[in-house]
Amino acid sequence: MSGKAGQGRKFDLDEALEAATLVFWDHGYEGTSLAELTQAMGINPPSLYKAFGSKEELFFSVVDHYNATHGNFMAIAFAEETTGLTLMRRLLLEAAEHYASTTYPGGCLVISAAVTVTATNRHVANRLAKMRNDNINAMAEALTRDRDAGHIPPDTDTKAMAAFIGATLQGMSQQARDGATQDDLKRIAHYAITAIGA
Amino acid sequence: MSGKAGQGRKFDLDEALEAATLVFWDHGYEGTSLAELTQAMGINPPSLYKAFGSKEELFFSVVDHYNATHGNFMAIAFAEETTGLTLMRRLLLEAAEHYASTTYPGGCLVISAAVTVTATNRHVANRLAKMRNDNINAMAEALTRDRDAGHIPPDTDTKAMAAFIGATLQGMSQQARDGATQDDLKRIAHYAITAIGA
DNA sequence: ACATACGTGTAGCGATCACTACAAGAAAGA
DNA sequence: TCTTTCTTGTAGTGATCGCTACACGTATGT
Repeated sequence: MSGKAGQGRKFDLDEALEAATLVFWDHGYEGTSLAELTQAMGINPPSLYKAFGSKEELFFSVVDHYNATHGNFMAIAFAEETTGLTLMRRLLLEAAEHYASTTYPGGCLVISAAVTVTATNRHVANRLAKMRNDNINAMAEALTRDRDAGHIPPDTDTKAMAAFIGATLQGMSQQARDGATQDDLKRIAHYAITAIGA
Repeated sequence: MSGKAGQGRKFDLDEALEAATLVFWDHGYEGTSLAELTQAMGINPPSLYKAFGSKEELFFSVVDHYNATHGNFMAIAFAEETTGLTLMRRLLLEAAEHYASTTYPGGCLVISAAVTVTATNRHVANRLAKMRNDNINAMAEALTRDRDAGHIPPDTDTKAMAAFIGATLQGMSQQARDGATQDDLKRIAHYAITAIGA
């Protein structure tokens, strides 16, 4: 009663997920067709649907995969940095390297993959927007802990400061897609770092 | 030999262009279908193609219309402000008002309408990217004039400063689409203003 | 060896995409 | 009035969209 009968999957789930990630990262959610996905993943539509459910479910599996791999520098920084200011500094500088990497699509998948969408797919864009806002809120909380600990002035608007850093990161992502180099982004990052005294 | 025979156009070009602008602004280039456009414009496909050529040509007519109307606060600020720093300050504060206006779609059409696109429409995204980069270069030139006039330190990296303001504006545009209010954006703007000493 | 269970490839589903052929209708010139 | 010239609405074009029915093949369990 332990094992299951049947043919068993013929392709590697993680490899297929990574291939789909690169396509979605480059062309966005609606800009990527199933034909493109199946070709990049090396499988046919029925295999894709069997393994991932639908284009939308595959996309959010891709988002999870992205957050756990290419985008995990964010979560690692959140876990390792002990103060809000050093966290902001590290996020900005590491984003500059990742967003303008020459071996992967430019920018951040969560920031760019579903900015404008068809009316029927608005909920997909909304879900990514919530992830962006959640990230800003997490930055604000880290800065609030700094404030409570006396590391930054007690009248600091930590929500506004986090939104400012978030805006800078989002702008860096777009400029990476627009052709900016890692050096270009680092110079932007340093302006933001100086602005908040980090 | 002066006048021309024929029926003459039955709809107003500018009204149709404005209606198309609101749809493209909201859903982006590829997220907007011809059915949506014709319904919003109150005309049928043949009239649209007769007047504007194609979906792509209509879109760039819309971009021109946008720059001449909703987005003209940028060109006006460029023309009226006498120093680079006051120009940056004005762009940031006015963008905060425009991007989070409650009577129009959020953000800036040039920034958000074609971030990720199908492979066949990459040239559309590239054209908007060039407009964004041209805008940053124009900001850099204004700041370089400031530097040459001695208003800002002689070792100022004006290109980097302009890229930083451009990134802030682009981030503000996305956060407006993500639900930020005019107040939220103004607080972001003030961080950037303080950062460059404007 | 046999039966069972699963994934896979082929081939095509209805819906929607951007776009257009065509004829009817309406205004201007003679 | 009659002809010319232009725009308009109807109705569709081929192509592509996301998705799936179904038979085949291949593996496992007994």
